Amino acid sequence: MEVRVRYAPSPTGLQHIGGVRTALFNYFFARSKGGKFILRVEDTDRERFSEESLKDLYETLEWLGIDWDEGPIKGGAYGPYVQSERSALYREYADKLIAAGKAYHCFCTSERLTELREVQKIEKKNYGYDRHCRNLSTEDVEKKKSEGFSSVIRLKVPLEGETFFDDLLLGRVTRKNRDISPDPVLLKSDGFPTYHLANVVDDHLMKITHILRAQEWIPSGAIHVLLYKAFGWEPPLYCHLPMVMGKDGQKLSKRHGSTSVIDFRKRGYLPEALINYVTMVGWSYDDSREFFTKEELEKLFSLEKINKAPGVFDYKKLEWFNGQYIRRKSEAELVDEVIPYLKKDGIVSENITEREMLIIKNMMTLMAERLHFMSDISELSRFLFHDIGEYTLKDIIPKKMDYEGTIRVLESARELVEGFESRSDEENEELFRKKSEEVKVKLGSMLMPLRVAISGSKVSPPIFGSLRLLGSEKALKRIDHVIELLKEELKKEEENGKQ
RNA sequence: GUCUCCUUCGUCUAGUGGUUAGGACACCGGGUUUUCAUCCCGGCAACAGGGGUUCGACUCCCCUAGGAGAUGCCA
Repeated sequence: MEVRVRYAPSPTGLQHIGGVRTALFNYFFARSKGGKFILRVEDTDRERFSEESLKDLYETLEWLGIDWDEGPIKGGAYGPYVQSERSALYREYADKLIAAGKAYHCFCTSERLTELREVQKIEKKNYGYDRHCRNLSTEDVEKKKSEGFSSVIRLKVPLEGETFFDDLLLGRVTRKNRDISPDPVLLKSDGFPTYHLANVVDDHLMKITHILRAQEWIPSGAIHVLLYKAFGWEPPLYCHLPMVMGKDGQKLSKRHGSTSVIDFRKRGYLPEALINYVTMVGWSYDDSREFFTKEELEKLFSLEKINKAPGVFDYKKLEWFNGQYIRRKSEAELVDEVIPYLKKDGIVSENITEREMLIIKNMMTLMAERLHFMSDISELSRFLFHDIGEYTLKDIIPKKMDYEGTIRVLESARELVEGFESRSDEENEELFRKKSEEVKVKLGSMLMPLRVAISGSKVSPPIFGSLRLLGSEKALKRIDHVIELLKEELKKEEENGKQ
């Protein structure tokens, strides 16, 4: 039998790490089995639905390169794949349940329900609906309806017995029926179905064979099995995935840091790094291998290697993965990646000039190993494109040196910056070494003031490469400017000394 | 409160009765080096606790503890 799985997000917020992890597992499972991956939009919560979330869903999946075989936009034999377009269907199936005595109308107001819950909480009694309307007669229902009271449809959960499902990962999960949420709502008063009804009806109609979803759904599993039984259908196979947690062990959420994929994207994470890392929380291949391309995972993924225990999302490790993937890219690829960030941060012009392009192309070899995120590029390369705003004089002066010494060192270095480009890096290094010996300072003590003068910072890409990219003409101007500043400072100091 | 699930280094994990319990990130040291970074080498560090079963338990069973999730006209 062909494997058919689905990712069924609800467009009520931005796609987050947890959701994407579920999508990935489903996608990889389908691909590894030569089956179908279906996307279904569960937009039955009209209050929280947002167009932006829906857009984000599509963009995120596209960015990650997860394409669905059936689903919205694309279509398929079991559509529509957007639940709000299937409303009539759910009503029809809910009515069937009522006719069969497996569900009932409930007229309780949300005020009553809220009050009920509060009382239960205070009395520390078992929470849940008190089945107030469970035994309303047909006449009662008709009367209420004719009086204009709105109703919901609830599932009649059996009072006795137990319900179980055999989870592919967890084994048999059994619940006594009396422990199941008492009579969950299937059809809301606005006519839209709840998740329970919609997912069961759709999964059955769409011939879904396996349900891979997060473990937070385990408690609902029994409800769903009860629904399948009520309809006389065979439930699909379940596999409840371990949850993704924050550092404190709680369900990953915004307070742990960025959780929406779009945030990672903006920050300059590469999709391949995110895919690789996210898949590794909860799944492993063997005792050593941890780098996988999407294509490899499409072949290698297997349910057997999924871990049962929840996993903590480690931002540090993702960062490391990202650096690794950045360094695996070719210079040409990096150039393409980096340009949007440079434009966005105003480092280069919107219509990149020839000169800018030349620098970008030549700088990547210096930049690549210094990037953890693509967005790091702007701060790192700013000095190549723009003048330096302010110098921190303190940074220019090496340890154990004063203004005079630094000026002397810079003036010596300046001599070598002239004609710098016509010599090789090796030649230049040799010259700088000799020169520093002459001036009787360590090479580092000569290069640091030069570095600050040229880049404006104590931290920069290698100085020779930077000089070459910047051009000696500009470099000389910056050096002269710094020497000037130092001289002014020296003068002030002398005047203060005289007083 | 009740129910369900989970439990190997700080974190992600390998391990399926006999291993010096392996790897990766992080961290700490060292090396390369013109800063930073990269890279290389080394180190620290774990089977939650208690009972069984067994010649032998990280591995199987039970209990306890801890953690998490659910308990919505949200998914």
